[in-house]
Amino acid sequence: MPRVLIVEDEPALRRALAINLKARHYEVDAVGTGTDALAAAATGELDLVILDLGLPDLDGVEVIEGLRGWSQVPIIVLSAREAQAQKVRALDAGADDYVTKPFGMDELLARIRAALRRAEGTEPVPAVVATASFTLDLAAKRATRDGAEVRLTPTEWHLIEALVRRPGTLVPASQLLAEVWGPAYEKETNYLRVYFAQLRRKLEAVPGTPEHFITEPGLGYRFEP
Amino acid sequence: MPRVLIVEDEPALRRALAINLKARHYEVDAVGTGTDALAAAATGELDLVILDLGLPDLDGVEVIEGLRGWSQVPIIVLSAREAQAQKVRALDAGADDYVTKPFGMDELLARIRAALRRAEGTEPVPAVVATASFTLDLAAKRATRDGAEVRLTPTEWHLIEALVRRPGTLVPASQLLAEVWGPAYEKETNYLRVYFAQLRRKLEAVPGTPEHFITEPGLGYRFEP
DNA sequence: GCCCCGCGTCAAGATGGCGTCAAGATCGTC
DNA sequence: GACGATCTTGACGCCATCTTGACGCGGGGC
Repeated sequence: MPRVLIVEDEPALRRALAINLKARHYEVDAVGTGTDALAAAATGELDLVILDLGLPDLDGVEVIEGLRGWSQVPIIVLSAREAQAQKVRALDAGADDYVTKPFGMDELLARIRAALRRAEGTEPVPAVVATASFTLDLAAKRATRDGAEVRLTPTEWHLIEALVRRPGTLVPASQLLAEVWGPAYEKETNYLRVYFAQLRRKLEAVPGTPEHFITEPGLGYRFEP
Repeated sequence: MPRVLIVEDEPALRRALAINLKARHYEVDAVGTGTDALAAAATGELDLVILDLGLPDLDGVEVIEGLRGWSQVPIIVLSAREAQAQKVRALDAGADDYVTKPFGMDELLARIRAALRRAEGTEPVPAVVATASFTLDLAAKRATRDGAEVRLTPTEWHLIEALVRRPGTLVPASQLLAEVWGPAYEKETNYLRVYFAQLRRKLEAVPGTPEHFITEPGLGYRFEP
């Protein structure tokens, strides 16, 4: 479910927003100051920010600019002020939408859906992994070796994703098994042997001496870009 | 300069909007009915649509749905109505923003800038898709194969739109089902089997060995241009 | 030098997804 | 109210994939 950060200094409204969003199964963080908002945005993976302009510490536009310095996350601004100039400044600073208090919760939820829908199409990260002998497009599910298309099965993709997410890092066998087959399969290391053999046969230049899918005996496996 | 289509039945407001936008150096088209709006959108390359909901011929939501069937162009809705339900319907139908009359021209211009700024990154999806054996006009809902017209049912169009939006990219079966039949149908993969069989029979040169509607077993489907 | 455990390899059986077809159910139209 | 088109639902055979077991190899410990 999408993660939403609520930035609202008034406790009553903050709680009301959080409850309403949680009831729609969003994951909700809520803070009361602009400083906390920037800190929360810096640590977590956010899908949307709901930002009240009337904050005690920072001007709302500063918060927007602080976020836009490094993030494309959609921002919906709330404000009690009717001032046109305020709206224009917020929108030009990088806000996606502007809702004037008092607002209907239905409308806000609809605007949240609209903002999330727009954001979901734009995939800034192509999620492509390339090595000397093959390339992997995790998003499009395409694999090529020496320019030729290679077919991978669903389990092979799942295993590759679990491993490639941490390039150069050793991933314990139990963790791979838990992620791909489920926690109940943590001891079935023979699955890994079978599937890594298939992956090496399909992707490695010399399957006998793998250069990218490395076995660390007794520990796990490592992907070397 | 960005091309903007104004859809507004009241001549005075239509003129006022057109003059203001032209003064900001936008390229402006202006029409007074929903039918003209869809026709204008189908022919030209548009960057933004400003849509009044109170049109004489079509319901505003129908216009939004008609556009969203094949185009990702940003839509800003204007409306005199304060009704929450109206806003929610328009936004969920695919509108990007909703401005209530009376509005300040500064605010509208700021929202236009915000919508265009967002759309900047996303490349447009062509309304006409052509392959070696068939062509699809998503805007006009026309399909031809070897020059002859082919009839597609509404569900077939809906499925094609969901798939063709990401050419060459794998689209998960659950996503196609959620988009065409609704989130409750994510497990009904037999629908996809039936409808892809129909599409291949109607469009592929050799339905038995499809070249454009590719099944990735266990994952989903892929459109290959 | 021998034994044992973990890894790679292979192949056969089980499984589940896919394509196909056709019969109802439903919707829209005249 | 009847007709046609479209959508839904179920059944069936086939095949890629997954699972499972057996075997050989090699390195480390005794």
